[in-house]
Amino acid sequence: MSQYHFNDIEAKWQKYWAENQTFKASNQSDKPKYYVLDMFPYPSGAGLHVGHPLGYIASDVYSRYKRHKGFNVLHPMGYDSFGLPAEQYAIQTGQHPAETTKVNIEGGIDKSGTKIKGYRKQLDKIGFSFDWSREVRTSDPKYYKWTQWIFIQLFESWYDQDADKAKGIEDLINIFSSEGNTKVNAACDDDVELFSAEDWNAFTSEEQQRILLKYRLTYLAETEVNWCPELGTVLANDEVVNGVSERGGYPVIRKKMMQWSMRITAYSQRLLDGLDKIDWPQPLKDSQTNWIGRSEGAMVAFDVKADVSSSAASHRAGRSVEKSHKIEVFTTRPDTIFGVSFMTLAPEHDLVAKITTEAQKAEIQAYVEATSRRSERERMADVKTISGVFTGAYAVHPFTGEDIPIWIGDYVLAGYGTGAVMAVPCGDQRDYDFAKFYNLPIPNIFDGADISEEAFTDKENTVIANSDFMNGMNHKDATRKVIEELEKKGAGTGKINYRLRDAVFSRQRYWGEPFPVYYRNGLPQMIAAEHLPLVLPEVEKYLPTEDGDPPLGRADVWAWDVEKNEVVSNELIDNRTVFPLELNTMPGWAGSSCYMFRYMDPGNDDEFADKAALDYWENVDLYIGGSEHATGHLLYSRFWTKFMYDRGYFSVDEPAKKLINQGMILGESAYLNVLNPIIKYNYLGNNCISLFKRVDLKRITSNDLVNDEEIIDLPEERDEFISWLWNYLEDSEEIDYEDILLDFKFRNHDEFNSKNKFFNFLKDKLYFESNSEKMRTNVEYVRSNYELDLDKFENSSLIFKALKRKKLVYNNKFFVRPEIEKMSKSKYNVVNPDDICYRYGADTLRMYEMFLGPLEQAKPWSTAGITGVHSFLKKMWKLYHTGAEGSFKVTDEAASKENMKTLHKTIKKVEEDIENFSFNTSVSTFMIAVNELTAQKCSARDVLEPLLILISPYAPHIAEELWSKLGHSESISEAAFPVFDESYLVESTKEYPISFNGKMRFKLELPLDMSKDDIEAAVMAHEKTAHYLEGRTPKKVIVVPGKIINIVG
RNA sequence: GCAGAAGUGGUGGAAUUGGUAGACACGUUGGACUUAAAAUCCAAUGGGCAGUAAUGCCCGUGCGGGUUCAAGUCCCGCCUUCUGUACCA
Repeated sequence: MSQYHFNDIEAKWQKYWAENQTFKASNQSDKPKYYVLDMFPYPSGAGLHVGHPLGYIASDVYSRYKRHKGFNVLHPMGYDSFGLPAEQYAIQTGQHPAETTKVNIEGGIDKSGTKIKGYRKQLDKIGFSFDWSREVRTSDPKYYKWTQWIFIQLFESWYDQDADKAKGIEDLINIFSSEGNTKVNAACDDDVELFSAEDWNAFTSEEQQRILLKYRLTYLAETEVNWCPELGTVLANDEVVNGVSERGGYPVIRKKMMQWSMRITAYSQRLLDGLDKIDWPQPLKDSQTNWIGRSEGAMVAFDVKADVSSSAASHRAGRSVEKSHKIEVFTTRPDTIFGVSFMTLAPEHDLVAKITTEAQKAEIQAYVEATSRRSERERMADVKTISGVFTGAYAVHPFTGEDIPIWIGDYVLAGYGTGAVMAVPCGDQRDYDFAKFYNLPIPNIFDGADISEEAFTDKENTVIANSDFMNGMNHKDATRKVIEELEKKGAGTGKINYRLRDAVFSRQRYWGEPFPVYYRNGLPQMIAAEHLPLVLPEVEKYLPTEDGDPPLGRADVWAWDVEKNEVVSNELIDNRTVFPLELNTMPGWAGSSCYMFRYMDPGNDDEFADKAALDYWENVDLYIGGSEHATGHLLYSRFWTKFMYDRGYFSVDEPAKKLINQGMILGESAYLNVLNPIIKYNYLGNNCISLFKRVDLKRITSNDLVNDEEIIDLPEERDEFISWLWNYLEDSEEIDYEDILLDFKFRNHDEFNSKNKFFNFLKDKLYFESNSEKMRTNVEYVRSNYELDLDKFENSSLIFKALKRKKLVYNNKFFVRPEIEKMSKSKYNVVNPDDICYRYGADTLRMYEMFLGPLEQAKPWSTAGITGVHSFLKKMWKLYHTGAEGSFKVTDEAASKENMKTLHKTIKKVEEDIENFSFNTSVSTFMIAVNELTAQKCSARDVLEPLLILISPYAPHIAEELWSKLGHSESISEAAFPVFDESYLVESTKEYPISFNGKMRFKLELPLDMSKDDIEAAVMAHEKTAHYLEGRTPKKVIVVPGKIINIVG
């Protein structure tokens, strides 16, 4: 009797695959290539739960399918192992993050004594077809050597906007020395000044370096950053959510700091354009598009009117009062420029202090201060309150020459555009509201628009009026015309603005890539690539220094000797040959931005990857991962890939052709009712409340038994209580803290003379009142029918032990209430894949995760449902073991027509499903196939052999086992996918559904080659037709051959 | 507010081009086997009404309309939920 011993079978084949390196991909092959990638995980100590492998299983099914289809498949895995949790753990325990990381990946016992199974072992149990020979870890110096190398390439590059690509910095130096920078159209800082070739050549080397820093694709600059004091680090925009840190939820403030930045803005347009060429989910593309935030419009400069009374600031600066200021604004509606009736600056705008008149100074200052005190979060939350202050200054309208009052208001953001707007109240709702609130004029410059209630914002139906040269024009023409006029006057120009900001690249942390940078006279210098990696130094503590330097400031050996080309002790710093090294480290996304390319040649120590390997694998064909990386990893990765393409390292400019976001698997939390009974005392109509904490009455209740605010009766507890109270009163002399006790003590009732009387007296005056609260319990103590396993529950922890349970249940059974939530350790609802593998097997886990629902959809996990898939695999095992006493039996007899029909139906459906990533439906298809073949008592090799190949991507272990029982000595993984043959499905008859007025009434089997007329005749002749017509004559008979017949009448 | 996705039995979900709504599972109920339990197997299972029964009829894909011989699917207008994003000038 051969039974399905999945644990043995799975261990056997996992060992086989590892020993034979079955899934090792070669960089040379005659087969077409296919690259399937999962987003590599951060190896956390908590280990995997069943939600994590979902995407890995899907990509594994697809990889195995592609191998069967004859592709050379690259399917690697690694770890994004730099990160905050290891660092915070290091701060708490002193354990080096490298050790924590190693244990989390490879398993072991960590410093606190906790046994960690390790990511790798957990992954191996699920039977993935990863090529582990290509594993990468971002925190491995052999790997981050190349992250540092890419950083240097970015430093040594600038962006030529005319050629629309990144070029080497030496090109730029050549241009500067031969013709200056006047003709250079580069992505650079806003504050570059023009110089000629002579100027350039006359500059000192330091001055030249400072200028070049404004052009490099990664540059050092004082930037306003998101500073999180609690975490002691800056955060990228995408790491800040609603004004607090994404991780931990700590407040984030704006602060100016010297930081490395990445000039991602140079790639704004290409990052947008590239989206059209890649097959990524629309929501993800939309969020990248929004994040980049392209808007077309114009820059307009308004002169500030020189005022006689003038500003105090200018006086103090000793400048001439005539010196005029300009306010630059960005607008998407330059066509509405004649509707400008005021301007608004952000309170933080540089000009505010300079232009404010003496009279308005106090009010403006108060407002600016009030705004700066409000956190970013408050400002964002409060969008309805309108506030602002007049500066007293006026700007001059570039066309009409009219005076325009300049206000400040916090609805204008310092961080977007120029931090100033030209307010057109008739055409913008925010300007309109502001104008209404402060009684500013609202001139109407639209033909036929009603602006009595709200602004007219409809671009498409705009006809401009009261606007001089634009009168009668539509939005498009007027915009073109006004830009032309502005340019003529030198007052403005057309401009495309992006919301995307340059990405801050410095973090004040320990556990990240060190920058390959040292400082000479405060100017950053790159360490030559041949001396990389620059390895993280040892520090005593992983905290910032007392001076506020990052943790690397604690390293004693952290200086660069330019002669020896090695890291030396800080004591040797002389700023001649030994210089201080950079103290910041790189952010989390540094290591993940190009890792998909490093997999192509991960062992290469001489270059990032061999050119031939890069050319062969191109980029990822299928990338599977979570949508939470939309504006982080996936944007940065596209940026770096485009850069590497520009510089000739990569042959493609996108990291992944197709991307799928797998939906989250949600957990099913188990909630208990906890009843909190309070004993109350009713005497002479007064409710005296007494809460005796010494008597713990808290108890759990079965979910189906007690609801909120239930009043309960607990006679036994009540008696117990009275007895306790009696003893208490007897024993204690001094009772001065409980009113009710005083009441008893001094009343000296007859009832208090004996315990018996006391009992009778109190009995009907005491009652219980309760409130109930929800409490989560660990799903590990819950059976599949939602019944609580009381033994496990009570032995689990002290909190649970303290909850008494007697009498509040029927039949001593508790039921929990399930609730769907995100699966997480803190919610006690995690289900461990190891447990599932142990109980049901990896094949069951894999199939069940696919069976749960569409890959991209969020869906709840329910362990109860897994038995369906498990018994399917057992049934399949039986299908191959129909011999005597359940022995293996497959015959070489010819398969029946029925058998072949089932097989080919299954081939067709499964192939279509996999190609469409509809894995859930192919699992049902397998179930149907096995059910049918079992009913047909099929044991033909011609059917059962191809069936194994079909199912092998989903359930590879059982497939390998049965494949070897069929007599094969090679692994099933390379077996050719069965070819669908239509001829097996051709039918001669069809069971037509016969409908009357669209309602299906009965079925009729008719030959498929029957003509329409014959079909109609056959249907009309049928006895049931007459019955359903009830004597009526049909108006029309619709016959769709091969599909349906509908009789109307 | 804006953008995107989605609303189908007790539950997860099928129905890919408009053509038999509820595939495949879970759960539930009944039965077989068993000392018993587990496992396994068999049967029933959208709701309602009528009938001993075979069966028949009605209602059913968030709501209200529409197009069509035929609508879960297409069109118009709503409602709800989820996700992302937001004084973006």
